[in-house]
Amino acid sequence: MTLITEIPGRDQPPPRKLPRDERRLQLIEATISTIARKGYARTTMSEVAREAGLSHGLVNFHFQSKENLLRETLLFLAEEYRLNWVSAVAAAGPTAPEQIAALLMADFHPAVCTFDRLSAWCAFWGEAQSRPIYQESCGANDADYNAYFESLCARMNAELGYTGVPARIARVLRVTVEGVWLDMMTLKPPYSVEEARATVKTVAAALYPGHFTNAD
Amino acid sequence: MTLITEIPGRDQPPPRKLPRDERRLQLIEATISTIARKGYARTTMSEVAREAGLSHGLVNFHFQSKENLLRETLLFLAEEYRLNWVSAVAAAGPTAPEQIAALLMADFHPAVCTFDRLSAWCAFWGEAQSRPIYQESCGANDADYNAYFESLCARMNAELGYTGVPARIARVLRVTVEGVWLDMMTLKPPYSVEEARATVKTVAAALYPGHFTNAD
DNA sequence: TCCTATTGACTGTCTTGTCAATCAATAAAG
DNA sequence: CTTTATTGATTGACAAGACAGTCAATAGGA
Repeated sequence: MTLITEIPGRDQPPPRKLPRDERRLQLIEATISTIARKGYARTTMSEVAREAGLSHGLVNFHFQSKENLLRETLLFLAEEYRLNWVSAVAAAGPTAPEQIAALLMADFHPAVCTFDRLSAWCAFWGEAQSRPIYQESCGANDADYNAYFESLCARMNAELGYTGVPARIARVLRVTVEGVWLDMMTLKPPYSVEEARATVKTVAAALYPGHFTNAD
Repeated sequence: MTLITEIPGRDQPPPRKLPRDERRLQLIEATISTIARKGYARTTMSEVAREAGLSHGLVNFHFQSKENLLRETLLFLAEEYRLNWVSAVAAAGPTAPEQIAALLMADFHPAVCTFDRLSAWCAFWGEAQSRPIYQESCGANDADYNAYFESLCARMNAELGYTGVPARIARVLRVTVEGVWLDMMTLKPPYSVEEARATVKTVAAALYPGHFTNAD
C-alpha cells in the first residue's frame, strides 16, 4: 500500500523525496512483497529496490546492510502481529471465552493474514539464521502471548469447570492456528479465511463444548 | 547419518570411490544438514561438499545443478515421509481409531522427526520457488494422505456414531501436527517428542472422546 | 587397459556495499 | 517576491567478493 499516491482525487506522481520513516516503511513493505514473490534466498537489495521503484543505493542508505533490512522487516512483522492481538483482546468482552475467541480470530484479521505476510513469516521461520534474531528481540512477545493464553485457559477451568491442563490446551489452540496458517501458504488453492476460522472454531468447540460452537 | 564410516568394528576410512546411488544419498543427507545449520539462503554447493567431506565439483557431477540438488533433496524428504506413514498404517490394527492413531504418531517417528529434517521441511515451505516444485511432484502424495485421513474420519462417523465433518476434522488433526512440528523448530528449548505426542492426543481425545484418551 | 569417480583451478555472473555527483525542498538573503 | 545557500534524499557507476558451473587432469577399481 503506497503512501501518497492514493490520496483520492489527487493522482499526482509520488514526490521524489520522502521523509525518512515513510521511505523506510515503504522499503519494508517492498521487502515483504519480494520475499513472498521470489523467496527469501532470491531476495536481493536490487529486487527490493525495483519492487519499490527506487534505486538500490537507497536501500543501503536507509538500512546500512541487507542483514539489517531483513532484521527490521522481521521486527516490523512481529510488532504488527503483537498490536493486532493486543487490540483484539482489548476490544473483546471480559469473559474468558470471549477473550479466547478474540485471540483466535485475530490471527485471521486482514491486517496480518495476507498471502504476502504469511509468506514472509514462513520464510523467516525456515531461515535458520533468523531464528536467533527473532528469539532475541521478540521472544518476550511470544512469552507474553503464551502466558496470557494460558491464563485464559486456567480461567476456563476455575470459572467454568473444565479440567484440561492449561499449558497444553493453550498450545493446542496456538498450534492449530499456526498449522492453518501454513495450510494457507502451502495449499493450492488455499481455502478461504472463513474456512480457516471454522477449522479453529471446531477445535475450540471440541475442547470447550459448552462455550464454543462449530461454525456450521 | 553417514553411510559407510559407522559399520561397527570396522573403522577403515571410507572408500575414495563410492557407487553412484550411495554418493548421491550421502550428498542429499549433507544438503539436509547444511540447510538445517546454515539456512536455505546460505546453503552453497561448496558448503554441502564440505559437509560431506568432498570437493564441490562432485556435487555438480552427480546433480548437474544446484537447483536440481535441492529438488532431489525435497523429493527425497517427501518419499521418506510417505513411506513412513504408509508403513505405520500397515502395521497398525484395522479399526478407524487405530489407523488414525498410527497416522498421528507416525509424524513423530525418529525416522522423520529430527531437528535437521524439520528444519529442512520448514526451509522448503518458506522458499517460494520450491512450492510449485513440491506441488508438481508431490501434490499427489498429499492428496492420498488427505483422502485416506478423511476416509478414516468418515468411518468414525459411520461406525462409531460421531458427527463431525470429515474433511474438517481431518484438517484439524493434520494442522495440529504441522503446528507442533513448527513449534519443535521454533521454540527454544523445544519440548520433547513425548509432549508433542501428548498435545496431538489431546486434540484427538477432544474430538473423539470415547476412543482417544489424554496422555496424562 | 578402460571406465568411472573425483579433484581443484578457472571463468563468468551476480550481489553487496561504497561513494561522489545530482536533485528537490526548504530556509535565508537580497 | 526572486535569488541564492543549505540540507538531506536519491541515483548510478564502481570495486570487491562470493558463487555456480566447467573442464582438463588424475586416481582407483575392474
